[in-house]
Amino acid sequence: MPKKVDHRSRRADIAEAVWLLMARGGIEEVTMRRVARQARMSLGQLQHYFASKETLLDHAFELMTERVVARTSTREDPEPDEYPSSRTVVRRALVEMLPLDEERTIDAHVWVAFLARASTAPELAVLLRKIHAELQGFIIEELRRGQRDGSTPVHLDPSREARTLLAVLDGLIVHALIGHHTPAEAEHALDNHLDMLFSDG
Amino acid sequence: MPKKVDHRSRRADIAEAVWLLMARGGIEEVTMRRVARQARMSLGQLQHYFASKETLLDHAFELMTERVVARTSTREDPEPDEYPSSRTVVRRALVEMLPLDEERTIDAHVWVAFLARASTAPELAVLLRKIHAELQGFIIEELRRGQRDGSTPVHLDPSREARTLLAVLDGLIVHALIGHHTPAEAEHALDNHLDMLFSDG
Amino acid sequence: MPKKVDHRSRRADIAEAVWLLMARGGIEEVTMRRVARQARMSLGQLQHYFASKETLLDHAFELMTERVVARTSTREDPEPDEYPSSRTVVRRALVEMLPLDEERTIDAHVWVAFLARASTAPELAVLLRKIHAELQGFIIEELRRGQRDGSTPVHLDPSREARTLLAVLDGLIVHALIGHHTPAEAEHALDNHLDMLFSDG
Amino acid sequence: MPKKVDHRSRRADIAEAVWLLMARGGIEEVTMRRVARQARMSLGQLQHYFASKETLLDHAFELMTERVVARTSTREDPEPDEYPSSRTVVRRALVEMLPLDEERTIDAHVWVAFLARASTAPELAVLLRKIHAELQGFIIEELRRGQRDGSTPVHLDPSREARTLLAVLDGLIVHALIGHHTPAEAEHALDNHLDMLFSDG
DNA sequence: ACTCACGGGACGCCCCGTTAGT
DNA sequence: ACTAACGGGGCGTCCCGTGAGT
Repeated sequence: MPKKVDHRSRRADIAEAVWLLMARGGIEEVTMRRVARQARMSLGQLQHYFASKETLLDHAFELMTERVVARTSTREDPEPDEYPSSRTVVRRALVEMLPLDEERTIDAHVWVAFLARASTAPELAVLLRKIHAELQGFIIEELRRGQRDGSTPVHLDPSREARTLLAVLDGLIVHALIGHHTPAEAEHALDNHLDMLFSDG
Repeated sequence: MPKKVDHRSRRADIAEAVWLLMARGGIEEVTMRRVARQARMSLGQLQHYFASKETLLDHAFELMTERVVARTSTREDPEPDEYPSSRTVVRRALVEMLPLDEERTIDAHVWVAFLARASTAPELAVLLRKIHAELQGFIIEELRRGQRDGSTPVHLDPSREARTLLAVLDGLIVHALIGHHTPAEAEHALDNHLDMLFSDG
Repeated sequence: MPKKVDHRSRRADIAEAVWLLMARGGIEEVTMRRVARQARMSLGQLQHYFASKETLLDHAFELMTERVVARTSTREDPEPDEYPSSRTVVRRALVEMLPLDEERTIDAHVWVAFLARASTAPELAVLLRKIHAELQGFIIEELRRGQRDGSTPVHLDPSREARTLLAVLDGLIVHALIGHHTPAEAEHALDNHLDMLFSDG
Repeated sequence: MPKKVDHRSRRADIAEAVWLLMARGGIEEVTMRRVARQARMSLGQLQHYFASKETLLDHAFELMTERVVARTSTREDPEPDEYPSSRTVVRRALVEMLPLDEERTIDAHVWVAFLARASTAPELAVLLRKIHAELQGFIIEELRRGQRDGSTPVHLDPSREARTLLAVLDGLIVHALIGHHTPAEAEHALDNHLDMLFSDG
């Protein structure tokens, strides 16, 4: 009779250990042994849950994105409109990726590490493109809604603007982590850019 | 004096080998042995020129930035105005960082690798901040010139816009490498964004 | 639990391999790879038992001293008195360090290697001082006993004589290994010196 | 026309650099590059004077022994008798090997390093045996003189006593370096031992 | 479900000695 | 007399993944 363990939560613990290591020193600091130590388990145990480093990293990334999405809907909103504007909806999603607090800083580090990795790892690039496509689709939708209700200038091309917006976002994330500006400044810059896309606020 | 060797050009060759490896598989694929093999020399010889991996990477990065800058001034301009507009000057510099051809693609890979690394390596972050500050200063200057000659809206804050512009640039670079869009689309997005900063073009 | 392996005996085997190498060529001939080969195991396996060369050397030294001590009590005595004289007790201990047979020659080599190393390695010196203090204490005790029962001249200072005796011992060991005299001559010289400390014998 | 350099003094400088390194970290810290740096010359220059590490070490050792001998005759004597006693003569020679000041401490380190090395290096052992034989011969001579003039007990075997005396000396040197006793205590122990060999003082 | 034992490969660094060249 | 360039080997360390075993 096997010991009763919650497989899922165990794997989540491990993912968290990976995040911390990545935030501290990037992907290259992530080794099976270090993850095991960080998660306070034996190497053997870790390998029971993740047969290879690859699957481990994949899972860590997946859980991180889920965590970001979860935050988008759970964070309490200062102005919880019943029918939030396009801008509000978009903003609410994007700020969850800026390193505005400890948790989000960790996520940002993980995100950046994977972005960089994807730039030379085709399989990972595929995954990221899927995520990107979803995000872009969501933004396009909102821009269209904005154009319909008059808050977004009609001469803008929703598709292109969505693309640029996401570029701004990722740029701001990296620059914040490097220290080119503070997270708060990144947030202001994002708002400033949103001003160009949505006239109301 | 012993065998005549051009130290500088040798180190440049090595740096190029590093670039190729980084473009192929990111920083983690860069090992002393691989660099030596790529540069067709012995490990001992490589270490004669670079005592440590750290100095090797530093040099590779430094030379890459120099190469980008050099391109900015040497690439023939389709419309070689004697007095190029602010927008032209800014654009000329920024497009040299987009992966629009093979050489620039390699540089972009190197750039992204170092960006990611800097997000967890404070010493490198310091260096990147310096570069960022210079670039930002240059853009601010041009925006001010644009405001003076009327091509740039006066209500824009040059400093903030410069910051955002650089974020857009880095975002576009990464996204192009990952394949979220083609380099050409990145270029269009950049032009599109420049449209907001300079009315002429 | 996994494959059943006697960790202790494994480590002892490894220590023995270290001894042999040290006897053959001193500490500088001891490398992880050579130890592994000598002990007929892979480098990986060796490092499973000793994570670093430092801990390996420490263990090899520790086991050697234990082995010397063990011999002191187990070697059969030609005249197994029920109440051995002070001289007998002291002699019995010290001759175990002279290179009088193959096993003791190996130990002597290990001992000398560590002595030399300790002369420039403070941490090791600390350890050796502890061992030295114990040995010296033991000899002082026996000299006092000798003085009580009349076999040791009362005008001698036990502490000082113990110190000198240990110096003689180490000197004889090194000189025997170098070949300044034979091990047998070293033994005679030791006896000769003991004559000055104990009148019976 | 070659630059005028004093070959001998150059080599002496190099030997001194070797001594310092050996005193700091034993033989294993001595590498061609480190010696070159310590002697403030290029590796190539060093190799011009000593083609191999082996010859370098040999020379360093040789010069060290010469230096010890030189000190024996040059150090001013508190009681410069015209006809010094045997004991005085012997003592004068031996104390030059004890680490009683900075210079002698360095020599002692070098000496101990070579002793240990000789215990596993036959060629070096040959050299040390020669030195040992000379020293022993000198002491035997003085012991015989002592016996003739009545200061040394006639029942002593000069040869054996000389051997033991040198063992005491080397033992005291090593123990002093390790810190089992202070150099001063080593000196006292030596005097104490000389008391047994020479009745006057 | 979990562990230890183990192999094998790589990595960054260091070092020594030779040689071509001034 | 002196130097830079270079080859090649070795070192200690680390790491990943497999599999026998409980």
